[in-house]
Amino acid sequence: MEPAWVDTTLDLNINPCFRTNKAMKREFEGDVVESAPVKYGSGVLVEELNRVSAENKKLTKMLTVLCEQYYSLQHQFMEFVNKNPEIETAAAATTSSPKKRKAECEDYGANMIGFSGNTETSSSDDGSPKTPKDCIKPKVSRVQVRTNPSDNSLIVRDGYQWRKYGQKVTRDNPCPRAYFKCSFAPSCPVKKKVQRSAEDQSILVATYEGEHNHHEHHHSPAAEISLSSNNNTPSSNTGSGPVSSAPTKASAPTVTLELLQPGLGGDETERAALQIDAPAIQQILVHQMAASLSRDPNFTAALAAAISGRAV
DNA sequence: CGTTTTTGACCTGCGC
DNA sequence: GCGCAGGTCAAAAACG
Repeated sequence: MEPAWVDTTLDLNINPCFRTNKAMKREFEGDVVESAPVKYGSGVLVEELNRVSAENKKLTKMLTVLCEQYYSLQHQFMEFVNKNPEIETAAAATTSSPKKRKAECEDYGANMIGFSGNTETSSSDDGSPKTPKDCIKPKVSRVQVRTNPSDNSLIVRDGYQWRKYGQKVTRDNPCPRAYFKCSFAPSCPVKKKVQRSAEDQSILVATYEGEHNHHEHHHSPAAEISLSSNNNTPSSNTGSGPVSSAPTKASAPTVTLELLQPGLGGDETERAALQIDAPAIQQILVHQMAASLSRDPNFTAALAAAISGRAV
């Protein structure tokens, strides 16, 4: 028995990195109606539609702010790197063992590419010790997910369907690394590598390569990645969060997110903290916003009903 | 029976 | 050129 009222409120909790949006968030939360089951009525639905539209506008604003701040930070970082070119090489040196291979080059290069707004101009144009063209690869992002230590699976729920095609034990980590391809679209070039952190085996490190050429599908119990808000969970992972000790590249900015996995545990929503490289945030935001809207069939049905009701 | 996972073999690129 | 290590393939097994 489902309530007749369609809950169209979005559980976005967006606010990981911009603290200036408290007012906006308050306004946003103020709009959330404690819904009670009521009968459908065209007026109610129209009102609901208006409310959702307003919500959508606010979300757009929030996204715009986020993007502006992202580009601002990006700009600052690039300036900083340009002024201190040694940082670039130092960062690479601190994160790679003497015999790091192409993968590390990809990671670092991709982070830089991603951080420069996905422009194909490599991080260092001239006089780079490495040949930039060798490091230009599809967009790479890294996600760290804290999981139950007793859970041995190398599964990172991110809303997409993956097919495992290989597993390998790497030299610098006793835990095996699993290789996944996107199985939703055969032509989808995205690959994912998942490996437990050598230092903290409760942390899964997922490396995504490439971008999906299709929309997120909604069949699997996708994890709902939502950006943690400042006041949502008082003891959330800020500062001394569970993954703060996770190794991150010195020059690769990371933002702590929370991964909601409603399908796990069952009793209470498990919150697995994750760190995600900044270049992936924008894409994830867009995906999650769209997914949140389209995931609920009740919402789409009610929306269609409201529109048709208005048209008639 | 179709799909997914496992796993050993093979391929490829890099450092020496 | 050789060896090593990461990445991929593909047949068999497992699973629903």
